[in-house]
This record gives sequence, structure tokens and C-alpha cells, in this order.
Amino acid sequence: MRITDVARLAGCAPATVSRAVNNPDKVAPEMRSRIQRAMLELGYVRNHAARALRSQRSHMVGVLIPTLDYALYARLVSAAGSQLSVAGISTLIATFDYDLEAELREARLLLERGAEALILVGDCHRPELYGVLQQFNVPFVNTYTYDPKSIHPTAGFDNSASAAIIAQHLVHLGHSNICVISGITEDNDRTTRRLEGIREELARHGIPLPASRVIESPYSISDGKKACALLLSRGGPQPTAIVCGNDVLALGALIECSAQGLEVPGDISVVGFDNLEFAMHSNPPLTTIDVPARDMGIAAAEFILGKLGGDEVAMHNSVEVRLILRDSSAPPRGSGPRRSSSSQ
Amino acid sequence: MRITDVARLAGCAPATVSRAVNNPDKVAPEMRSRIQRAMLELGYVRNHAARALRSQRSHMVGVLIPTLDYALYARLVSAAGSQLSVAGISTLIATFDYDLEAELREARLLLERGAEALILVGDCHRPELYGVLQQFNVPFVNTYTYDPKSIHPTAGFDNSASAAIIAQHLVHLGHSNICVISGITEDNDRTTRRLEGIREELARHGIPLPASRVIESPYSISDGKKACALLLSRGGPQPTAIVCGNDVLALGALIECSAQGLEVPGDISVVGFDNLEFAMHSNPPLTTIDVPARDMGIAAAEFILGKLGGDEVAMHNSVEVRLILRDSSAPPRGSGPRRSSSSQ
DNA sequence: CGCTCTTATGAAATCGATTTCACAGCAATC
DNA sequence: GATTGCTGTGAAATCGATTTCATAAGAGCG
Repeated sequence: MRITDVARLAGCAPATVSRAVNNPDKVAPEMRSRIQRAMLELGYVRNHAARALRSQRSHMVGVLIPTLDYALYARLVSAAGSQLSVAGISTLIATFDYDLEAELREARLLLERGAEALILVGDCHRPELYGVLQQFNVPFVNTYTYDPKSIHPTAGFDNSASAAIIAQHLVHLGHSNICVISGITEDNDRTTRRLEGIREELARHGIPLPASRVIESPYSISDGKKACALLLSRGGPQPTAIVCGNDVLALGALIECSAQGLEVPGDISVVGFDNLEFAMHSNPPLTTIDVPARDMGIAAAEFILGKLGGDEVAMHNSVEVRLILRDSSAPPRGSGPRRSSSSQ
Repeated sequence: MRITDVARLAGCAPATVSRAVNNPDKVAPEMRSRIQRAMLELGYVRNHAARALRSQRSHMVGVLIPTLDYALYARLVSAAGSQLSVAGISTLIATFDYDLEAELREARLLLERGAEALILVGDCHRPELYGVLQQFNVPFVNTYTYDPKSIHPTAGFDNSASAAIIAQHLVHLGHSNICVISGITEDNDRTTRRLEGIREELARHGIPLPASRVIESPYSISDGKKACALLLSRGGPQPTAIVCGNDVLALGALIECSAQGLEVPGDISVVGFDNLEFAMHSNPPLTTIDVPARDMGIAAAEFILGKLGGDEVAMHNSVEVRLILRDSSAPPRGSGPRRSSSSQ
């Protein structure tokens, strides 16, 4: 089933068949339909390797994410994928499990496979990665971050500012006794910036955030519970609010609090980040920041498509994050509109 | 940076470089290291398209799933991907959003892209899909199902039997007034079989399952809530147990029940399917069936690798599902060890 | 020593679609 | 009527690694 077979049956040259497939309007309508018929009859499908080799275009882009096991990454991938697919581009997915060495390895593999562009997560990568990208002269974009001052293109949002928003929310409610359950910050600019954003916002209001009030934890409900338990067991005044690096940790915290007989938000406020599906259904529903992962995927794909098409495209694209107010946050006991004055 | 450049620098023929890369032991050690050095110096990476074209091996397999937005599919993909990647095989992922026409289209695309094998979900596909697969002579495996009688290879579990297990659990607890919130069964063998399994198990115990006691619903917490509300609002005796097609629906049902002031499991039992992470943390923790998605991905990958390697491999591979007993199921009020005799 | 057999390497053909270049045919223009 | 320009098509070169086939150099053996 080669192109020559189709050509023979249609009574033309292979070149014409190729044109009929790739540049239909360069072929006379009558000839075109003859070729169509021949292709159908033979069940012809073109050989992608040959096409890629000759045309130097693989029509594939690589997406390199920490893990598929986290809903928002999966959603980003899926949105980017469908956007790219309407442009006839397939998606090669690779994961690196938060290990930057693995990320570099996988990137090399993706490039060797012929990826014409790469969609990355975050702006914290091994320097060699940028080197390889440049060497291959392959466009790329850092998603999940937005930084107009960066020399690398970004598509996402400002993690620091977004985390500051939710910290500010708590401060405005009257909290000053605040703990943080952060994601692991090593080699991770998103978690690092979120923590920074919180720290700076609190500092702006003169609220300290000593190391004893911060825990880094992997992303799971159980880990969130553990981290919360640890925070609550530490000496000093009980915190009146906990900021969590994402909704999964927040759910864990919520569960731990109620296990310890603490009422949320009466005794303690808990806020998350990401606005996963369950956030609106938790008990109580979670105050959080909505992260439009789908939009990021689309923005990243559009950027890449523009670059590949040689268009002039904006280096930095931001998506809108929103503070979602729900019932897991409220003024601390004894301030603002108080709830019930009796305790224990 | 072609292979000829490396050859020139290493002072040998391109053929030798190729061998050094693909069959190192066919090349003298001294020559080999000379080539290694040359490759490093030039930063050579091989051209995958050329390799695929000449050798007729793309070193890629396609994975075709309904959506990445569901944790277990993402997990299956990720497990299969890492298993394949150690064999030097990349994964092409495509999604079809439960639309079998789209599945067929995407499969064609994957094949055109040179996928050497396909990992599918379920055994319900457009007949043409099997035709195309045969035409391309490409191995494939249906995951998420296990059926030793099928002529197509499977890697998964028996959905009908598994659903029967959890139905039986409820029957043994003494329930006879049972409702079902199923996933959408159209074009979906997994949901269809689960529903069948439940129906048959109940029938074995003489318990009817009229249409009024079954609702099909998309997979989301909100949809689960709605479905549950609808079931509870229907006339006739209140159900004492609800079987849900998956944990997401079950969580929705749980939430709706407590919103309506029904105590779970006191007033009503709710059971799920899949054992997602949150199932052990819900309130109350969810009785469910554990589905080892990761194992399925691995089994599927192993099968494909075996097939590609020309090995003799078992057509059908099963993974173990387990009933996970938690607190969301209990005997109905007034039977078995009763909880509290006062109601309301 | 001469013979066969293996091993390491090179030369050249090859995979299949694309693309450049050339050209024939026809229309438009002066 | 000749010239220019466009359109549709074909011939042949090409992309870069692999692979077959041939060959030279050793190794082993009687």
C-alpha cells in the first residue's frame, strides 16, 4: 500500500497523489476525485515516518509533566492535546515524577522522537534542558507559571500572587495565627513561589511565619492529615487558620481537624488551592483558588501552534485564577461576628 | 549531525555507527568507544523518522482511552507508559471521550502515526476497529475487562462478577430494597456488565430491580447527588441501599443522603466501585471494590511487549479486584444487629 | 602450511513520501 | 501572432538510518 500503488491505480504520478493529500487545491478536481477513489479502494494510509523524514516535520509535540496522577496535569495535557489535534498534531506524553534529571532524559527522548515543540511545567528545569532545546531549535513553553520578566515563554499564572490572595483573605478575616502545609518545594518553582507568596503577604501585615508553622508534604489526603496532626500537636498557641498548598492537602487537613473535634471554620479555617471537583462538596466546602488547567493547556497549545506556524505570538500568556469563597474559612473565634462564645 | 558525520569523525562507515548504536556487541570495543566519543563530541542524536522508515519499527505504541480526566484511566496509562518505556518504547496517547466513532478515527490516526500496537479500554468498539487492526496486523489488548472466552485478548477483570460481589455483600447484610446509580451504559461494556452483574446477583436472591430503581448518570459528584436525590424522591418504599457504578457517584450519593438527613449506613447503605483515594477518607468511609488500574496498565504493557517480541503470551490476563469493607454499608434498620431502635 | 570458519567492517541498496525542477498546455496581454 | 504567465502534472533527487551482501583479517585445526 504505497503511494506509488495509489498513483498507478489512479493513473498519475506519485507526486500528484502527494499533492492531492497535502495540497488538494493544487490538483485538478477531476484528478483529485480519481485519486480519492483509488486511495479508498486500496485502503491507503500514508506512512508517517517517510513523510516526517522527507518533510522534516513530525507533526508531533511533546508534553512533559511531573505525573498524570494529578487531575490538573491530566486536564492540562488533555486540553492541549485536543487543541493540537485539530491542527493535525499528535501529542507525545512523558512524565518525570518530579525528578528533574528524569525530566531532562525524557526531554531528550522526546526530541529524538522528533517532537517539534515541548510543553513543560514550571520554570525550574536543569539548565541543560534549555541548552538542548536551543540546540534543537525547538520552541517550548513553561506552563503553570506566568512571569512577564522571564526570558522563557510562559503560559499560566503567578503562583506567588495567587497564594498571596488567599493568605490575604485570611488576614482580612482577622487571622494572625496561621500555619502552612506546603507541597514539597525542592526543585519545584510552583510550590516554592506559593510559599513565598504566603510568607510575603503575611509579612506585609506584620505576621510572622516561623519554620515551626510550616510543613512540607507530598500530595495525598493521608499526608495532609498527617501534616495537619503534626502542626496541631506542636506547642504554642493553636493556629486559627491553615493554608494548604493544594486541595488534596486541604481535604486531609479538614478531615484531621474534624477527627480532633475541631470545628471548621469555627475553631479553625482551612483553605486550599486548585479548586478540584471535590472542593465544593467537602464538609465544609473548601475556600480555594480556582486554577483553570484546561485554559492553560489551550494557551500553551495556541502558543506552540503560533510558533510553529511562524506567527508573531506573545511570549507570556496568563490565565485567570479566582478566589473561591466557601465555608471552610471564617473569622477566628473572638473576632469579627462571633459565632458562639462558649467553647469546649 | 547525521550518522555520516559521526562516521567520518570516527573514521568508519555509517553502517558501523549504526551497529554501534543498535548492536553494540557486533562492534569491536575499541571502535565502539571511538564512535561513542565522536557521537558525544558532535552531540549526535539519531533521527527517529529515518530509523522507523528503514527498519519498519516505530518503537511507539498507542493507548486509546475514553478520557484522561478519570483518575484510573490516567493511572493505567501512566503505568503502561513506564513499563513500555523501559523497553525503549514511547507511548502515544489519544482520547475519544466515550464516542466510539471518535475512537475509530483516533485509532486510524495512531496507526498512521506508526503505532506498533494498541492498548484499548473495554471490548465494545466499532467493528471496523477490529478490521483496521487486522489489516495493519497490529497487536492490541482490551483492558478493563477480562473474558477468557473472548476471541480478543483482554487484560483486566470481570466487571459483571465484581459488581455481583458488592451486590451480594448488600444482600448478605439483609438488604432487599436496593437502588442502583449506574454509569451511562450506552456503548460501554464496563458499565453495562456491572449493571448486569448486579441485576443477576439480585435475581439469584429473588430481589427484583425494576427500571424505577436504576438511574444512569455521568461520572461526577454533582451528577451522583442529583441521581441520588431523584431515586429518593421516587414513590414506593425508601431504598435501604444504593449501589453506585463508581466512587465518584457514590460520594455524590453520600453527600446527598446526609443533606437529606439520612444517616449512612444507619438509614441507608451506599457502596461504590474503584477505590479511589478519597474513598477511605469520605464520611463515612466507602465500602467499594478496589480496581488495580496500575496492574492493568502493567499487564497490558507486558502483553504487548510479549507480542511484539514474538513470544508466546497468554491471551487473557486478569488482575485481582477486592471488596473493601468500610463503614458506608451495614445491615438495614430492623434486621441483623440493630443499631438504635428510635428513629427520627 | 593451507583450509575453513568466524568476526569486524564497508559499499551500496533501501524504506516511502515529499519536493524541486522542468515542461506542456492554455489563457491573457500587447 | 508572439510573448508572458499561470496551472497541472511528471521525473527524479532527496531525507537519514538500516540492512544486505561482500570482503578482508584472524582464529582454529588437521
